[in-house]
Amino acid sequence: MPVRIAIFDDNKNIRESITLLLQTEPAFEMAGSFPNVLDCLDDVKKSNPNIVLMDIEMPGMSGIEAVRLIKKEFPGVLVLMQTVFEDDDRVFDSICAGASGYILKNHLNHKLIAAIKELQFGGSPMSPSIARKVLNKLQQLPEYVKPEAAPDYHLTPREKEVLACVVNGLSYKMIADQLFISYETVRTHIKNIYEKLHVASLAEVVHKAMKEKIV
Amino acid sequence: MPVRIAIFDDNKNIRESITLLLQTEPAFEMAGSFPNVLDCLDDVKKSNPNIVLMDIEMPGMSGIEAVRLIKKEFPGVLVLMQTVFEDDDRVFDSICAGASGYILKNHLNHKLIAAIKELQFGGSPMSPSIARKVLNKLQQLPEYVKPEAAPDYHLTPREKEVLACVVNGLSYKMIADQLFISYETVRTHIKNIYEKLHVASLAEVVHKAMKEKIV
DNA sequence: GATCTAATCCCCCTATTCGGTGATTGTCCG
DNA sequence: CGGACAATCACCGAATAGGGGGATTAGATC
Repeated sequence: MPVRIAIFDDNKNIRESITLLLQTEPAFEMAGSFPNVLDCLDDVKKSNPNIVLMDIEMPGMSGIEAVRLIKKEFPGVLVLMQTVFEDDDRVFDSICAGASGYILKNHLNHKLIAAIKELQFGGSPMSPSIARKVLNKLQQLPEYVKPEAAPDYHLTPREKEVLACVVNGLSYKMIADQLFISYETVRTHIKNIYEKLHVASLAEVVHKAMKEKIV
Repeated sequence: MPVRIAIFDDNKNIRESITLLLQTEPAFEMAGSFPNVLDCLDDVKKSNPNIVLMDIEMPGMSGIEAVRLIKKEFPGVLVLMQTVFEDDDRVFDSICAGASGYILKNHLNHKLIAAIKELQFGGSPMSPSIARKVLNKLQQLPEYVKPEAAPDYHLTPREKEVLACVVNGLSYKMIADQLFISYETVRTHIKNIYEKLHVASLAEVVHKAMKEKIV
C-alpha cells in the first residue's frame, strides 16, 4: 500500500514541483495539495494522508497551529515541517505542536524523498542545523525536568495529598477543610513531610517538590 | 587542518576497526584511542581531539558521566555517542550530558564517516529511531517549560533578587542578611512582590515563580 | 522644580507556621 | 498476638509571616 501524502503550502509552484517529484516514486501517492490551512481538519479528513508536508508561513492560520490541530484530531498522521525558518522559537514550537520532522527548504528537493521514507520507517528527519538546535534545546532545559534519579522520600499517600495542597499554596486551615481532617492532623502530616524531605518551611517544600517533581 | 578524533570504547576490536575506517579519510586524524574513561579528562587534554566518539557501556565510569566531565572541561569538543542502547533514559541522559550526536552501533560502519562530517559542519547526526525519541521527549515536556508568552509582572531588579531568595527557601531574616538590608526592607519587597504576582503567601510565590520560570 | 519610581527603613497587631511531645485507632503482616 | 506503620487528633510556646499604615533618600524623567 503506498504512502498517502498531503501538502500544505501557499506557493503553487512549490506544491506542483513537489507533486512532480513525489510522482517519481511509486511508493508515494498524492492524497491532496492545499494552498492554506484554514480548513486543514476537513482537508486531512477527506484526503486521509499518512504523512503531511506542512509549510510554516501561510496566509491565515500559521502552519504550526495547523499541526497542533491536526495532531490533536489525527494523532496517527505524521507531519513533516518544511520551511525556510530556522529560528529557535519556530523550530521548538513546531516540534511541541507535534511535528515529527523538520527540513529546511533550501535543500528540499534532494532530501525530501529520503525524509519521507525516514519518517515512514520511524525516524525523524531533520536538517543538520535543526537537529543541533533541538539537542541544544534539550541541554538547556532547567535541571528539574531532566531525569535525575528522583530520590524516593517514602511519603505516604496521605502525605502526598497534603504535599500537593501545600504546593498549590493552601494554608493549613484550607488543607484541613479540603481533606476533611483537622488542623492538627494537617500539621502532623506536614511535620512528617518536613522530616522526610529534610526541609523546614513551606517555601522549601514547594521548591523541592516542584524541582524533584514529586507532585 | 584535519579533524582530530578520539575514541573511547572498551572493545579493542571496535577501536581498531574504527581506526582503520577513519584512516580511509584523509580529512580525519586519529588523536587517541582509549579502552576506558577513568582518565578521560587527561586523555582528552593530551590527545586534544575536535571530536570524541564515546561508547556508553564501559568498565568503571559510564560513558555518559564521562561526556558530562569532558563537556564541562572542554566545551568545544563535540561528542558523538555510539552504542547499542536506545532506551529513552540513556538517550536523554547522554544528550543532557552534552552529546551532539547519537548513533546506534548496529549500522555504525556505513554511517560513521557521514556522521562525523555532519557533526563537524554543525549538524547533530542521530540514528532515525533516536531522532524520533528525541522529538517525542520534547513533545512530552510539561507545559511550563514550553515557550509560553511568560507574562511580565514588572518586578524590579531588587524584587527579583528577593524573589530568588524566597524560592530558595530563605526566611525574611536570612534574606536580609544575604542582601545586606534590613528585615523590614525585605518585608516591603515581599509585600510588593505579593501585590504584583497576586499571591499572598510564600508557598504561592515559590509555586508561581517556578511554574512561570520568573527565576 | 515637580513628579515618579526604586529602594530603603520603621511600628503595630494579627495570623500562621514550626518544634516538641504525646495519644488513639485501625490495618497489615509475620 | 505483637510489632510496624499510616492516619488521626491535641496542647504549648516560640518564631515567622502577613496586613496596614507611614517615612526618607537618590535618580530618572519631564
